[in-house]
Amino acid sequence: MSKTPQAIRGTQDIFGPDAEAFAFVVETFERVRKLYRFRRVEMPVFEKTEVFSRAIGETTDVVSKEMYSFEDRGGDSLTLRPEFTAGIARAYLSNGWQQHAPLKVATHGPLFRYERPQKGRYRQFHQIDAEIIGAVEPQADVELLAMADQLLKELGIANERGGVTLHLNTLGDGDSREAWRAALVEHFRAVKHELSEDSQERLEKNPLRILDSKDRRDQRFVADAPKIDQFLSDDARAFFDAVTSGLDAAGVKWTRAESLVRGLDYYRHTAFEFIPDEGSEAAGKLGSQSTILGGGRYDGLMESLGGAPTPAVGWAAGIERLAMLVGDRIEPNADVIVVVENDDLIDHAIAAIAKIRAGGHSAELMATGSPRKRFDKAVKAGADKIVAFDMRDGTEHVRFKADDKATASLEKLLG
RNA sequence: GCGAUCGUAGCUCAGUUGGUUAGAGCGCCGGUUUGUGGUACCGGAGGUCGGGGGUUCGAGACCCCUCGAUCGCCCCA
Repeated sequence: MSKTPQAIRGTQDIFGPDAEAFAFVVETFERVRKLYRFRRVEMPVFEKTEVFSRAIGETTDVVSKEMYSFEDRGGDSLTLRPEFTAGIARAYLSNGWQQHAPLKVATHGPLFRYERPQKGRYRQFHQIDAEIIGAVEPQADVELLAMADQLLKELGIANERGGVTLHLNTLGDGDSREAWRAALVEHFRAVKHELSEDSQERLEKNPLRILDSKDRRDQRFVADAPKIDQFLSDDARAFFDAVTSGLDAAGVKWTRAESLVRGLDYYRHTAFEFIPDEGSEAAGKLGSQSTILGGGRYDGLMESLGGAPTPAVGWAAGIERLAMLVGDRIEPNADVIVVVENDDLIDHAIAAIAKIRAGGHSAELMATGSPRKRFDKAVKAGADKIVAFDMRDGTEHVRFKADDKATASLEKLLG
């Protein structure tokens, strides 16, 4: 044990039904993203550290204590991407993708965050991601959310009766958000010493987060805390109303979550999370990592990277979490298994399986172990069709286990 | 980063208050049986009991450290 290397903490080797579930999530995402005409993009896995620190915010937990940062041989500080949005924004600016605005893009791949591993939480994890860049209209938010909603339905995680619900909030525009934030600080500062230790710290760094604290001591003061609605400008309110009426028109069910905030600094206006319903099977499977898809509008992000003000909205979802919810997917059986019951006929079998595969059928060769047990192994493996090569009375004997029609077509294929 | 539980063959687990050569089922390999079939029986390989140190005449069982997993907190997807 001490001699063989172990996998890095928080990384995983995915195999079998888990790998099938993972692939199912990605394939479904690819299909749905095309339905909504999102274009595929690929991003580097690492960027200059400043891409993330400037975009996400120095004080956020992600930047301040969860990034895999290192100096390369040229002395530059680089970071393994902890999320997609910052890198996509950087690509948008450095490649002049403004010419394609409004631009709908989608991607998926590994992300890295130095966190304590837990169920549904890994140090290398994978997300699917969708963004609409350069669209000020609330219709962009609606389209993006409609895609998320359809994806979850096609994965079988959500259905018409529920299972997963869209929790929706608005953080208002920059000014609304700042005014709300100031009011919250004032509200909570008055009772600072009655708050949890965590929240006393959050008061200075990230007061919005106090709102979704799970600590009872905090929740007493959350109920009568100032609401964002009191600080919303007319424009911000009109924007949110347009989003909600658009969602209703699109048939996307949602619920208002006044205390939903997001952890990253760049969010404005729409913020949302898809969360399994309380007590549902999905909620049980996920444990405390309950958000399966989250995102929002980030109209301020491009400026933080030195670009022109550019409205944008996007979401990401954890593939591992989605895979847990779709359940084990069985690996498909081979269409045909070719059994070699006499080793003298191995080349005949190889010739046959080559023809079968060239004909577009998946096929497995069963030619190891005790010859007498190979047929049983093929039956056990669960193939629809079996072709067995054996010697009978000194001559080659080919047997088919399949219905008449399949046998006929196999015989034709093998000539 | 904090707290709790756990870690025995490829997999699922058993191993009594610490006491002789560490077990079972499944899987794998081989043999016999059956012979249009997922049968039955027999045999075999495979473990320095996550790793390191300690207590003891003696440790898989107790103590310490370490690594990892799981469950909360935190954070987030």
